[in-house]
Amino acid sequence: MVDVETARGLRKTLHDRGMRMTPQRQLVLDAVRSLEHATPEQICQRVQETAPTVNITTIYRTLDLLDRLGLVRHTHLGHGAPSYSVEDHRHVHLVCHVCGSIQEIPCELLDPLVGTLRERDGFELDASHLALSGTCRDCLKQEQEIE
Amino acid sequence: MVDVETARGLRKTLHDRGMRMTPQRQLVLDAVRSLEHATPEQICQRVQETAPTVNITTIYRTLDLLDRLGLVRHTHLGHGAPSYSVEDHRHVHLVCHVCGSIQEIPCELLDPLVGTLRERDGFELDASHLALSGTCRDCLKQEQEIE
DNA sequence: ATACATGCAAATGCTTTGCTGGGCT
DNA sequence: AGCCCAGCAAAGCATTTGCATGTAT
Repeated sequence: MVDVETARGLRKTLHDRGMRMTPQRQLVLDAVRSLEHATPEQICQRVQETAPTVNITTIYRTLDLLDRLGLVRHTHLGHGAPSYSVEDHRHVHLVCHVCGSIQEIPCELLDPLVGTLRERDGFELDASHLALSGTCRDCLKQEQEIE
Repeated sequence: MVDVETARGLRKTLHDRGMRMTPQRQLVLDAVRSLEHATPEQICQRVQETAPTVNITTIYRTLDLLDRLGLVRHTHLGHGAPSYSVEDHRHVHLVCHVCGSIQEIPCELLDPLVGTLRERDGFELDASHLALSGTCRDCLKQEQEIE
């Protein structure tokens, strides 16, 4: 599934900065789009289904590039590798630091905070792939039982 | 600087779970307390000033333990190693995903969100060591200049 | 005696770097 | 020509695991 709009946008953005659109970059972006929350490793596998010779180094370099351009975002959910998604897949994760469980909530809940930070600090919070750490309902219950 | 209160509390908590209080654990907790935002590596160095034979493996295992007990928290600021602090050192980080810069803001700004999540999801958000990702003022300006 | 803790070395996982050659502009 | 880009191999850093030893209950 190739998103023509994004592809054009990317091509232009790259060109404006003296960079080039390449098949590899297209494939990485497509992979991130279709996978949602994929690690670099998983993205590499997907890309290699189409172009088996693409190296994981290229995946890393491209993800880094796309991230800086704002086309994809990465989030550190649990411990291991970060998780990449396209910018318009919007939601917030609640990560429990006790059991590691993850639940998603709508990112509209952060709208007030986004406004506050924009005014206060000139900081444009990216609420689309946030990982919020805390204690989930179940672990809270367990803690109380031990006390 | 040994915090006697925390030390006693830790001893009891550990004992309740069939674990033991050891010099190593005490030293790690003290190091995290005094350093604020230290990587496991830095914590290890501090601990080794007192007890040179303590292995970094023990640092990792102890940090993991203290984290699960809620006595310390770790945050993934930029890319590298996570940063550990004691639970009561409260503030929120704004991490710019473009340039990597980090600024701190008071965590009271998150109080409304904490309340929302508590009611909505039974999730106890730990606002004390949050890393919020977005674009900082300077990088926003640069983006606009390119367009 | 048993279960928990630590040290050490090796393994693992994830990511970056240096270098080379190929392709655009 | 000069710059951008991808592939490959190697290095790098952070963290985990296995195992033997030590220590408290």
